[in-house]
Amino acid sequence: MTQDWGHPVERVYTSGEIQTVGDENAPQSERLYELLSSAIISGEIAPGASMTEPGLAQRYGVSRAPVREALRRLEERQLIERSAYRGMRVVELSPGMVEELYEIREALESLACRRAASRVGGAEAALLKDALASERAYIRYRVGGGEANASAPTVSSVHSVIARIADNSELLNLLDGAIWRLLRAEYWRRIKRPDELRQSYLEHAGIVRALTQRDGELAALLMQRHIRMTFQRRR
Amino acid sequence: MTQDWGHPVERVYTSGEIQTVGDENAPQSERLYELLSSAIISGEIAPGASMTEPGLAQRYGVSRAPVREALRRLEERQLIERSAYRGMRVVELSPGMVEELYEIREALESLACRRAASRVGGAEAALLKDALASERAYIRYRVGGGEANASAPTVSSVHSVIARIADNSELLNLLDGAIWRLLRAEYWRRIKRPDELRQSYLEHAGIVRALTQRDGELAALLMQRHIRMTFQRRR
DNA sequence: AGTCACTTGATTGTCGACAATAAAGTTTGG
DNA sequence: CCAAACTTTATTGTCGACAATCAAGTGACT
Repeated sequence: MTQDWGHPVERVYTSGEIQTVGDENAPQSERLYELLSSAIISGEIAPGASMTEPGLAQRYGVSRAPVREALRRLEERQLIERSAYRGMRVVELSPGMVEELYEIREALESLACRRAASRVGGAEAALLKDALASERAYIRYRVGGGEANASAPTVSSVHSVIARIADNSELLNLLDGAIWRLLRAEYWRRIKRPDELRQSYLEHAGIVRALTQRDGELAALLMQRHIRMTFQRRR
Repeated sequence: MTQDWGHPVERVYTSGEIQTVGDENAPQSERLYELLSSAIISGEIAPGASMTEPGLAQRYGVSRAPVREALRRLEERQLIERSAYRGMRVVELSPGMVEELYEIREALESLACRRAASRVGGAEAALLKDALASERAYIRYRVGGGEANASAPTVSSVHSVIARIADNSELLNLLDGAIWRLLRAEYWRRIKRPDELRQSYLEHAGIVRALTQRDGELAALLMQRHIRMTFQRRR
C-alpha cells in the first residue's frame, strides 16, 4: 500500500483499497482509462495533443466502444476536452489554473491536517514516520546520483498518508482529482531538483511533528505554508 | 444567468456560459446525462435505486451505447456506483459523508470568499445585492403561502454569485461537483422550512456586507460559520 | 434436510456497421 | 482573381448483435 509521489503511473491520493496493478480480467475500457490517464499525466501524451477515437482504437487494438467510454471518463475528469466533431485534445493547464489548483490544495490539505491531527494514534504516527523515512531514502538515492526512473525507490507521500489519516473519503476524492491534474505539470519539474526535494522534506517533517503532537492548527498552518512555498519555488 | 438554489434541475454553481436548456441537436448521451443527473439529484430516482442499462435504454427509447456513456460520466461524478455484472445503483450518502461534504464546503467556500473579497467592485456588489434581493423575494413568497414548486420565483444563490466572483474556475468545478451531490440530500429538507431560509438569509446578508467592504477574512469566517450552522440546523 | 455442482437467466463488455455532422478541399460563376 | 456553393472526407453519434460473466435458481447426491 505504499503509494508513491514519484511515479507518474500511480495516483497520489488513492483510497485504501488494494489496487491490483495488472488486473488481467479488467474491462478494456478500464485498462484504457488507466493507460491514457497515466500517459497524459506523465506527459507521454503532450498537453494540447489531439487524438481521435479511431486512432486510439487502432493503436490499442480494440474497438471504439471501450475507447469512447474511457474518453468520457477522462473528459469528466477534465483531463481532455472535446471540440465537437473535430477531435479532442489533452487539456493544457494555464499558469493561472495551476495557481488556482495550488490554492485549492492549500485549503483542502489544511483541512486534512486539522482532521488528521485528532486521529493520530500510535499506528498513524508510525505511518507518518515511515513516509518521512522513505522520502529521506529517496533523496539520498537521488543525491547519490540515482536517476529518476522506474527503478527508483518508492516514495510514499506524506501528503497521501495525511489524507488517508484524515479519514474523509470525499476529501480524498477531491484531492485525488485536483492533484492528479497538477501532477502532470509538476512531476517532471520536481523530479529534477534534489534541493527542492530536500527543502520539501524539511517542511514535511515539521508537519509530521505537529501532527504527532496532535496540534491540528499548527499542522494546518504549516501545510498551507508548505504548499504555498512549493508553488513559489517553481521558479 | 440567474441560477437557482431552489430548483433541483439546475446546477448550483455553474460557470458563466449560457446553458441552452432545450438543446435540440445535442447528442442523446448528453441529454441522458442531464436527465439522469437531475432525476437523481431531485430524488426522482431514489438513493439506492438500482437500474440497468437495458431498462434505461428502453425507458428513454435509445440504444445502450448513449446510456452507457451517460452512466460512465455519472459514475465518474460518483452519483452512481456499479457492482460488477449486477446492476448499478444511485449512491446513498451516509450521514458521515454528508458531514464530510459540509466540511469540504467550509474550506472551499471560505476560500471563495477570500478570493472574492479582493475582486469586489461596483458590478460585483450589485450582483451580490441582487442575489440577496431575490432571496428575500423568495422567502416572502414562501411565507405568503407559496408552494415550493417550479413556478416559484427564481432564487439566484448568494453562494453561486460568490463562487463566480472568486473567479477560480477550478474551484467552481469542485464546488459544483461536491455541492451537486449534497443538493440531493438537502434540497427537499430546506425547501420545507421558511424559518431556516430566513436565518440563512441573515447570514448571507452578513457575508455580503463583509464582501462589499472587501473584508475577505471576515467574509471567510462568516461563511465558514454559516455553513457549519446550516449543517447543525439539519435537526 | 443440507450441500455441492450445474443450469438458467439476465446483465455487462465488446464489436462492426451505418447515419449524421462539420471541417477541409474543389469547383464554378462573377 | 475572388467568393460562394458544392463535394469530399474524416470524425463522431448511434444501433443491433454476439460473447463473456456472474447471480440466482435447480436438481442430484450424501
